[in-house]
Amino acid sequence: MTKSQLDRGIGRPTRRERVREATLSEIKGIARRHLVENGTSGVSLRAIAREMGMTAPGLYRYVSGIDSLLILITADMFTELADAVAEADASVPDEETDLRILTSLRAFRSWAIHHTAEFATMFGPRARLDPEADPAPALEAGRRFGATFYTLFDRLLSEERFPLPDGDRITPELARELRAFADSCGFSAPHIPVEAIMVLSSCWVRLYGVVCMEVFQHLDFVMHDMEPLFESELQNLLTGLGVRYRPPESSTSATIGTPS
Amino acid sequence: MTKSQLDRGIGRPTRRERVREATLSEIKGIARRHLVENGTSGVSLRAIAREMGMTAPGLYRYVSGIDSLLILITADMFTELADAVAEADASVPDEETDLRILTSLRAFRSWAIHHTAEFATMFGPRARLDPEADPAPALEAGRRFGATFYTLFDRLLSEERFPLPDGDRITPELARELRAFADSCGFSAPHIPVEAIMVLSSCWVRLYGVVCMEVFQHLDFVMHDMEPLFESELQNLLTGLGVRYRPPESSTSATIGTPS
DNA sequence: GGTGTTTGCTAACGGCGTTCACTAAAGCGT
DNA sequence: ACGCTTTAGTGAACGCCGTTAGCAAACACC
Repeated sequence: MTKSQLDRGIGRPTRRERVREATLSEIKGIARRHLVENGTSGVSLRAIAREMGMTAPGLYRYVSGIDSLLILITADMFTELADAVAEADASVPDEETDLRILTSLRAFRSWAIHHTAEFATMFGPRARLDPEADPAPALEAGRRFGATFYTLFDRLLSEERFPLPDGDRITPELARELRAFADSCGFSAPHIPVEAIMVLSSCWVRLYGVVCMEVFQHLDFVMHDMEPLFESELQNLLTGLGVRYRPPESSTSATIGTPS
Repeated sequence: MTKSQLDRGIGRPTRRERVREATLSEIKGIARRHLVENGTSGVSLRAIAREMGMTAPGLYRYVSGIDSLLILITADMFTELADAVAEADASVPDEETDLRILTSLRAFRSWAIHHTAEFATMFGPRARLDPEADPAPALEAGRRFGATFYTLFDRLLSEERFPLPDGDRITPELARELRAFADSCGFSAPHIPVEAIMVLSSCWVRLYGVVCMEVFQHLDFVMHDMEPLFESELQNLLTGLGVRYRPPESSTSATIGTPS
């Protein structure tokens, strides 16, 4: 029996696969650091190779180009964000749905403002991607991230917290698309009306908007601390969903000595 | 009397200044086209120079580098967007405030989805800008763009269409920032309470969010036609402001033959 | 016509992604 | 232990990029 057969029998990756995997994650790690330090355009194969003590063409054994590398680390970042949100969610007792949602949404913002470079490549404009490069990995990871919120919303829905709007503006075609999306989330989708998915989308859009605005710093000339605006949006949003809002325990913008 | 003195006396720019201005706008025009066709990273001084029949270093007589060129065309795009919105606004009778607002916001979305590359550089993440480059021109143009909506909101406010929220979450520091912003808009700011600016910011964030989501195509796997979601957001948003919503006259997503 | 300014060029440096031909090593079967 | 195959990595090269420095022609002005 050969060694590779032996390894495969146990299901353990061969030595070759292990060291290869290690090199790949070293590449991704350095790329990630360069992304954080210098932005998307600061990620270059040559610089990564230089730092690893190799030459740029060698990296093509691991990555099919700079674009696919960016897609790879984008996928990693999505799962990382999903983990961060899931962890925050798990820190709250299971039955406290309202607080779980509140905590999860705040965790999303917190991760975003502490990882602005990552957030920008994940949720910013889809630029610098050849139509050649296949964004499938990032899309898949993004879908799993979306599922995080989807689960919470699903519970909210089953508890009938809020009235569903009438789907006047939902055309048959749109309804079909919404259905397809719900199915792709891998849930027991049939019981979910399309109007609910519309509501979920609307909420997601609002959360996305306020966080993007903060991360991309497009309201800097109006306000520097965006937390009040975020909390205000959160309050409106959750109230519309029938979720009880509670102000954050300790806010950085809390002013000591001026109790209102 | 010299020629330049003669020209300056009339207030007309000298020939030199004219041809220089023409060259600069040719540069910006080609850069703009490359931006639309290939995205931000597709704008290069060398390519522009090649197309103009010059060499790249020659462009440095007109532009201090690629970053400042991008800032210049960003400023142009902001004024262009502001003009588009203002034009739509002007197409509605002056006294019909509600319809003017509705039309202006729809014009904003329309411009965005028809100029996705421009929108991405204007409202996307602030990347690819050295701390060296001075973004003042773009910021100034952006401010003038913001003033467009600010005027409409100002009228809405003076008509007392909606109740102001209580500013529990507005810290003194934030209030000062909001004041500074209102002043910078060049309006008769003193009569505007900070709570109102908070409301305006919230509305802007929601509009920004839904349009960004559409332009950046981050909901593509959920729905392809975002107009229903946009209109739904618009309806919620305007209702909260006490503005009467009216569905668009002819929607691309309108389904003929299935009247509801 | 002489003078200073403006304009654009060439040459050059360093950095980038990517391809290709090639070597050295590691793994594998016998 | 020995060939054979697969893999990892190198060096050279091509063409792109931004940017700087030095230089020559065109121009405006007196």
